[in-house]
Amino acid sequence: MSAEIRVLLVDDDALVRSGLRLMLGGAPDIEVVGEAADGSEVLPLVAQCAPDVVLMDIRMPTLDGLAATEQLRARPDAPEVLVLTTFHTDEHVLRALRAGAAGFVLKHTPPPEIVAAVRRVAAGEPVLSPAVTRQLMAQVAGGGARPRAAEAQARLAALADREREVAVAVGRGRSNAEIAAELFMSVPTVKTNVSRILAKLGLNNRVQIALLVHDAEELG
Amino acid sequence: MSAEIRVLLVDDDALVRSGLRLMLGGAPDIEVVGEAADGSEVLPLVAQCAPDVVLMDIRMPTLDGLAATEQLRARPDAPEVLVLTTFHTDEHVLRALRAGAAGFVLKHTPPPEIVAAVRRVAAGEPVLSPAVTRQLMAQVAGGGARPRAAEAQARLAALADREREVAVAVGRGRSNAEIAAELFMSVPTVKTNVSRILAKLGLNNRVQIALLVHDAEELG
DNA sequence: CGCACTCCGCTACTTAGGTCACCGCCCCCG
DNA sequence: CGGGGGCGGTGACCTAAGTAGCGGAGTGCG
Repeated sequence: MSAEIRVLLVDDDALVRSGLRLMLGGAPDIEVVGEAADGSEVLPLVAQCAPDVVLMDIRMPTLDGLAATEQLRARPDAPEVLVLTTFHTDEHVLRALRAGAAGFVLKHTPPPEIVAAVRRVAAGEPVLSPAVTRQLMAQVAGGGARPRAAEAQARLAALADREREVAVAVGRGRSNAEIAAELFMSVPTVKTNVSRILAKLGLNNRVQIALLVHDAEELG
Repeated sequence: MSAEIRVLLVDDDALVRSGLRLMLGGAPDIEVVGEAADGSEVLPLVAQCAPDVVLMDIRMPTLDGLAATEQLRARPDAPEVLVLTTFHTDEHVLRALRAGAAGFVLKHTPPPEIVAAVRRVAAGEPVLSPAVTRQLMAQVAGGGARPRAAEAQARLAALADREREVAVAVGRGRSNAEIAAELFMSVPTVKTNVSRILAKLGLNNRVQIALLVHDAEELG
């Protein structure tokens, strides 16, 4: 934990880069080991400079920061990526996190906090600006999927073993004939099972079974 | 922004409460205006003390902190809730955020940060412990639903307007007759539409349409 | 033992789903 | 202007899905 934190700056604006360089230069434990003005330069530069943290802008000419992050994080022992940008649409945030960014900080954040963010990311901690945190919270809170999923699982639990197998197959979009083959029973038997499932769950047709199964499987 | 921050402590452990009281008492801008040992005491106490922030434990005897938060946040101009707990399963975190908690902080957090968290929550900022942030990030990033959803939407875009309407109805589990009624067309027409959809999307039966539509709708 | 019950399977029948062939419409392009 | 080509609609036809009813195997219980 005593070595310096090696940082690579990626931003198409030279002014922003020099500003960051200044801001980070003030910290004795941080060293800026390189700069890139476009996402396409990132991969080679990372190989060359071996940074611990990449400070990544999103909006850049040929290859944007999100794509660059995706490429970067796809390879083994990649450095941590701290996205630093002005834009934070849901799209951007989600893609960044999905790509494996360790943090997402807005540019208008006061300098000392940006420095702190770099340190935290280097230490393996996640860092999000409050506005981004709020988005994330809204995202998971809003996605009312969970209660549905839980309830769906509960309802499916009421089925007999064989019935559940059939239900799952229906949920995969299989026809009765396919299910019969898969589960080694006759087509008529599949039908009876489907009927029983419908009755037990109070549904009208196999599509509703499929949707229910699908819900139940959402995030197991 | 100059008034004191009025805080209500909710924790079944008297020791924890006195610890928090001590910790928050040190801050000149914070005043502890009440304590509760169980979720069931929260609502009346809030009415009485009018706190700005409720520091809420989860695990409590009769009514747990999550349920209490749900009740509390359901009413108008409720105070902000900062969940302060040792446990942070996905379940807990999600329920808390869904219930409208403004923050989720772990008890092993160093005291100064807890104090800071109270201030931020009072100011309307969200606050999450790093571990919780990480969970949230994993949640949204991991929910590999997105690529599927995006692709599903793309495929659905290939359909004509009327066809898409039918597809959506199929996705709701409707029968052809129901769809006909809803969309003011004859049953045969619904069927042709379904057929056309199947052909365009390369599917075999309506269940698969339903699943595709369902996927496409996942987090719009 | 005999009873009730649930699970699992089958047959025989009805209804909903899906395919085909065809039509009118509108718009765009040669 | 005249003919594709996508779109929206219909009816006849066939196959798959769903219903009703029955029987046997296993379980649990008085």
